[in-house]
Amino acid sequence: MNRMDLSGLNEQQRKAVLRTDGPVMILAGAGSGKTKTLVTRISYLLEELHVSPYQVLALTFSNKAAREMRDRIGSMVEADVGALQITTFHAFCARILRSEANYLGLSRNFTIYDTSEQKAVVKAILGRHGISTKEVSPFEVLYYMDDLKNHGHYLGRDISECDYEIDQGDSFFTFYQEYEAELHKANAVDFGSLITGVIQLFEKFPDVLKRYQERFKYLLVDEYQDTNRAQFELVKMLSEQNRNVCVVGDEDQSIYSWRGADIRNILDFEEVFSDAKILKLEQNYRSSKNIIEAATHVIARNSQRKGKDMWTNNPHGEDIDIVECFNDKTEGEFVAQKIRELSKEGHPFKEMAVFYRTNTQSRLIEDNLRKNNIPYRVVGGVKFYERKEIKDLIAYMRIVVNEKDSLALSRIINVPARGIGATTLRKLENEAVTNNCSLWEMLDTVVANPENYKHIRLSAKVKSALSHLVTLINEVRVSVDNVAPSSLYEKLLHESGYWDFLKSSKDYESQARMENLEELQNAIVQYEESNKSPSLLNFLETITLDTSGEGDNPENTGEVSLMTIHGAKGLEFLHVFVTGAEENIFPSYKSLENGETAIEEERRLFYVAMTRAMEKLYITFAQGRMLFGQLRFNGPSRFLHEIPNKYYQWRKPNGSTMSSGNSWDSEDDFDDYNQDQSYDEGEAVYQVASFKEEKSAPKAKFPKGVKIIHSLYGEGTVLDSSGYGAEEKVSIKFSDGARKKFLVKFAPLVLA
DNA sequence: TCGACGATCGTTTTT
DNA sequence: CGATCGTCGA
Repeated sequence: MNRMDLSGLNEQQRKAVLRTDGPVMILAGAGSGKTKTLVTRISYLLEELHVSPYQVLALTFSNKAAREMRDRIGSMVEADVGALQITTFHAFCARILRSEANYLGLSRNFTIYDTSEQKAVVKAILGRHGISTKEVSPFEVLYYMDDLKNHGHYLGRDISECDYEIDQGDSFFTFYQEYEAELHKANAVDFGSLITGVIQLFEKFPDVLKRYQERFKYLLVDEYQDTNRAQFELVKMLSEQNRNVCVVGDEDQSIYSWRGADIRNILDFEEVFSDAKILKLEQNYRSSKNIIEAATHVIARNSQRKGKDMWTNNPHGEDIDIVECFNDKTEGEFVAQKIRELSKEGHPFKEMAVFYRTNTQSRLIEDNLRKNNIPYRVVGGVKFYERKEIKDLIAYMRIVVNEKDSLALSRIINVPARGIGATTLRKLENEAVTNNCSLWEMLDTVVANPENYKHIRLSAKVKSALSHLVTLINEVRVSVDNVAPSSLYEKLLHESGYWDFLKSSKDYESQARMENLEELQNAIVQYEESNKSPSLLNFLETITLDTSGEGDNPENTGEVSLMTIHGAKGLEFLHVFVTGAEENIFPSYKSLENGETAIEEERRLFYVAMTRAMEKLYITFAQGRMLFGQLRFNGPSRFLHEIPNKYYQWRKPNGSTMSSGNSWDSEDDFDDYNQDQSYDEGEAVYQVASFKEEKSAPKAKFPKGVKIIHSLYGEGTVLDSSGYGAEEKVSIKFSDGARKKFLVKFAPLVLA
């Protein structure tokens, strides 16, 4: 038996593999071979230390990461990879909760509620309190509860135990309590409670915890910078006995703090795990020297970091292109045109990616790619499982599996329309409350003994419709263990009348819905084929916890990838376009309101974007951009100024290189920023100083009385106007009362 | 019960 | 600009 070959690793990576005992934190910079190191470490445990796969637990955040890790280990070792626990935090917790459900008074067929279902529950609770969604947004309540759970709180937990300040007199706390009661009644759990539920379980039942502590001798956590406090606590609990915990992360790539990721987990690791060893992977294997150095300069501005010195042996490479476009359309045109050029030079499309800060930005890019016949795919656009018809059918399946899931039942009780409207539903719900039973039980008994429920006064038509539905659900339910999920699905789809309902309406939308429902059928079949013991319950769990497995994106068949920067984490491309590098976009206007911490996160996001590129990085921005239906002049992103001059060329779309600096350096320059720029094309509405108009129509662009928008001062009205063309001058009164005079030629003005 | 129409309001989203 | 949502009216 030859010893494992570690010669492919650098010294730091090797240390990270060999330091198997005791707590380790590996700070792995972008492109530093993090996954390779983790994978080798696990293989080493199995092959050299003969650790049983059963004793290794690796926690990730995405199913994608888990799959990749499993596959790579599988190709390295002979041990049974199937026994390795490589899963997401949530799937891991769901598994524990199902097998230990009785401890917490759950039954193991509990449903997992996603955000939209959470919202529905909150809405109902607010309604019960007579609070309109205008007074209190359900999302506020959701956010509040999420925050509590992210910090490890569960109802009944000793508050002092919890890393959070809680005001139990707060009305939101009351909503929280009612929400939890509601979920418990529905035998349901939300994403946050999957984690806190396990914490609760471990805290209340030390022997259960002990069982898991003894089982998992080696614990690994990937993307550690994204863990929240609750997950941190879980890691602490699980590793308390063996203390063989290895976390891998990069504080510079922490971009999910808005979802509860807590950078303290990294910054305080050594305090909590006193004998922790810290290893840094600082050599980058991905990007050119130029890109790495530029990115390093940008991220160095952050204060919230441990600090790494990234370096690379890769060649210097080309300068970054910072491309100044006239407007958002021109930006799209530039990207498409450049991609064509690259393609002509022989670069495959799949080596290229376009990033943007917000999903809405993809639209224009897509338009331009389509016009140029460039194949592309949008990663993570509209979610398949969030479509109405899919949610409807999932609700059917849910009520089959978990009869207490009243939310699911109320969703489909009148879908397709059976004449059971809000009033009837209300009656049934009230009756269920007085009888202290679930909505389903109520339905079931009403249908079985209608004579006992004359007081609800249901019409014959309604009764028959209800009876039909109850029969269907019951029929499916009895066969749930003996019949393939796909057949159950088919029965529900057709006998509920859903399919015929869609079929009868001939419009385009229904057509698309039917196709989606067929796709869902395919997904179930696929699930059955790839699973040893498929069940409807397990399928439902899979799709709520793993939304990526949509089956609809066959791997890179030679398309350009389009995605948000969040979606780009962990990926790499030869050629990267970072678009919309403007103030208010990137950094987002929201982050600008939220102070330095928020800006630092945006900067990390920018850093992530830059470090995806291997060979060539284009960063584009538009002088003017349509935003919320208005043309805005945002100015280039502050992050562009944080890249030292020597790493980039500042260009215009036609390819000419501008002076190394630029005219946007300070806000004071805004009034004349486009002094020496001319554009051969562009719609009149975008023309700030229109020389064409000067020749053809010698009249004022902003005559007295018109409403305008100034990129800096906002909306205003023209009080006075003189001259035209290059000579046009205006005096403007802004909505805040301020009056200012401008030379139109130099002012960022547009008609409102 | 359902549709049509206006008011509103706009990040990011591994689970 | 556009999607989403709530309120009306038939």
